[in-house]
Amino acid sequence: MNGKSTTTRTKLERGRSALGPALELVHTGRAPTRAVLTSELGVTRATAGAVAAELEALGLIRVDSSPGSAAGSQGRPSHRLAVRDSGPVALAAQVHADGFRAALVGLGGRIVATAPGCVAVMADPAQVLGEVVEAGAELLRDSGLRCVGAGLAVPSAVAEPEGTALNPMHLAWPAGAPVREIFSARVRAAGISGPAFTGNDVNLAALAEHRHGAGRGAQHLLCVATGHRGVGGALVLDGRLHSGSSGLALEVGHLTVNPEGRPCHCGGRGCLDVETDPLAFLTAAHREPGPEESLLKQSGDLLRTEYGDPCVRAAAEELIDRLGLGLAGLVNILNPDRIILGGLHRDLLEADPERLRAVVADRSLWGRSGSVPILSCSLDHNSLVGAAELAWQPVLDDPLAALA
Amino acid sequence: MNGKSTTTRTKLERGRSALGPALELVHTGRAPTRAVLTSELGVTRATAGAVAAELEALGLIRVDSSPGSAAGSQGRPSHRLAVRDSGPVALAAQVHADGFRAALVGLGGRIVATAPGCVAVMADPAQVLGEVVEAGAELLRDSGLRCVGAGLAVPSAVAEPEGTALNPMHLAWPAGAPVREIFSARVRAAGISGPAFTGNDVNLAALAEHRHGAGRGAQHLLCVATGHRGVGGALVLDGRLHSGSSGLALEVGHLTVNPEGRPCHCGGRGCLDVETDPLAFLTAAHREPGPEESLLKQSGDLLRTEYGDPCVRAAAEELIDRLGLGLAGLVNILNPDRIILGGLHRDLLEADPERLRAVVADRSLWGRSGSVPILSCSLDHNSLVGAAELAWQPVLDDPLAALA
DNA sequence: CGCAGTTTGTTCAGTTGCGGCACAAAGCGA
DNA sequence: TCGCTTTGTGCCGCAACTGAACAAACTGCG
Repeated sequence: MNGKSTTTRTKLERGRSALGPALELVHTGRAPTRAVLTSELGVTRATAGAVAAELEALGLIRVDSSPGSAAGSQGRPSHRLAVRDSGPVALAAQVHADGFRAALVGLGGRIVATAPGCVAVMADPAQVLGEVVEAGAELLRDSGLRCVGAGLAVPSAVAEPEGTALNPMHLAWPAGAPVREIFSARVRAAGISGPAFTGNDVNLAALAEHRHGAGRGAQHLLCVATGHRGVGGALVLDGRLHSGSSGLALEVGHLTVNPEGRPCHCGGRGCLDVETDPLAFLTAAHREPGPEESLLKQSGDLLRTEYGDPCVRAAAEELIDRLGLGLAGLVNILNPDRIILGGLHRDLLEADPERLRAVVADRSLWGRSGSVPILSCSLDHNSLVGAAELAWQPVLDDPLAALA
Repeated sequence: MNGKSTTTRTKLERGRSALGPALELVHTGRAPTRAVLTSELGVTRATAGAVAAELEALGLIRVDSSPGSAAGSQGRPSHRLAVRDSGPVALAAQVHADGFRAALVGLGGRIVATAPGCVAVMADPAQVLGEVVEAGAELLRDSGLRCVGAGLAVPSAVAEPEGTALNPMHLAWPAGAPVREIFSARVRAAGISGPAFTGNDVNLAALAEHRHGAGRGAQHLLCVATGHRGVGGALVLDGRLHSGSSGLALEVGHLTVNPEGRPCHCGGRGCLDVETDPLAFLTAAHREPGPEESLLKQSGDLLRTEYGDPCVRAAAEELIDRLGLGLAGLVNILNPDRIILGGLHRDLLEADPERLRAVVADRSLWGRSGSVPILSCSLDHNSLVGAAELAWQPVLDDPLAALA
């Protein structure tokens, strides 16, 4: 903070400084050829060539020098760049209300293998994480691929820097469970190489969508999504996740969207959480909610198959209006250039996109900031891919150091 | 965005890459000696010495090699670093409800000279900006100092990238006035060297406080302040102003803080804007509001001198509760690690700091994020200093290129 | 007062990432 | 087949930085 600090700072790394940015460009699909890589990096062709060769030597990318592989305009065709199929992978894990999922994810967000599963006693985080890591370790053994690290997505805010799950509502976990510590320990115990990371599932979904999905190219990406219960938010600024000073940013579930609404456990009334989640929708549509772990599917199916029913339609419009109010509030604070919706919010958007956009535009303060594009999530398993992004990040930052 | 872009990107500048960071460290007071500079930059003593010598040769900083200038611990005393007294300056300008102010600001946020003034016809932005630039040009001529550029602070959201003032409420300006264009033209016409910039006053105040005031060292700094009317907000992330994708982020005036509150021109009820500004305070305290341009002073004086009056105290507590609710909402979305208040909000904080902190902590979702430190602004003329920061930024980014 | 110990500034090779240039390679159009 | 255009590659040189050795300035101790 103040005055003399003896911390030895980020020593300006020697070694190709353009290596990380180059890998990130290939990883996110923004550098399909070496020529594009040259202009995007702002270096000479000589340097870009050397960088690409080095990434290929590291086994991360593939340079396709076969002639005729690139069509197009005049001039000599550029060699194509792509992530290597049998390159290293990250171990991604996700825990949700009704089980877990493990996967191996390569560069470019490519899912190489997945393994879903359930556990008997969901109330014990150590057991759940033990099983998901074991499933992941088995995938790794079967694949024989190198592992750069592991990432875990949990449906809860994750406090920084401790890595504790503050509100694992959908899980039967105790609040404050040290998920990062448990996950790291299990990963190490399973002999999986590389560091281990943990994050909130909506945050990680936003990160994945930004790099590989509907959020590509956005500078200020806002993501809002429901699970079976409750609402989560995330913000990606200039390609990096913004999770606040202690990981609690964008906990948007308790924005007030209906001053006369139903009371919320937070002490307020009409919070986004209780006004726009699947349970709220089913209640508004006068349907009997099924078991907790199927609320999301039940709501989505209802929206898609029975939108003609006046009761369903009225419920949808009520939720769209509430959601729009919440989004408008966020737009006035964050001024994003793109919004991505997931879960039931995605279904609501697709049921009546014009209505939602109109509400947001109407309640935003100044025209253009309210006409921000609102899109649906576009990736399968985006939280899982996002968890893998966490593990890939050190490699993207400095491939040489991370793979040494 | 997608695919091949022909834009020639940020060419990795040659020339000492550590020059900019080093200047920024001296500028923000984080490198009082060459030894600290060495560790903060993470370079060898040889490099730090060369960098400091080059900055001195550019006339930006002063290296005090006189013996005995540094007390302290063991070993050879380090040479002290300081910004040069008669170095270049930035021209800073501010327009507010009752006039304008021009100043010359050196590195380190040091105000070298100021000139306040008024204009007859405030309704014409071209005339106001013409006069403020003329006042600044006169200061420059009198000083004989080199000018690196000019910055302007206006009490309105400034849309990016056009640079138009969207809601100059306190001024009699037309909404959408092209302030950046006008200011740039006037600066060029006056023969003032360097680029010209324009920004919102609260944003610029936050930037100044982050670099030279109560916000030093904060990673996620939230700033909220009132002028005579209305409320503004700003966010500084990792040392850079976050103003959203079109400059409209943190327009927090229309957060709902009182569902049963008075109607607001935005269409809602009980907005922060109409519930916590000086006019709201005077009304709540049953005092006759004076002329528009003295509302802030009138409110502050009332708070400081008559806090014993039950009527004043009740009004203050009501506003503190409303402000706390608004801040808690922002804390839940942004999770800052420090909050700075200006204008009447600062006076409210100082009247009863415990009450405000308690409200924020109570309405924040998870303990620690709500116990964020809340401080008063600590700089005089922080918007003015912030405007100068805009003009200094190119020099801080690349001193050699900017001063060439 | 002198000497060890500590921290800082300076000088001088040596390394290296990268720009700049020239040339070769690979496609298109006439 | 001959330009024309665009891309890949080898070579040279610059300059920023590291590392190490040495000099300088101060404290503390005997």
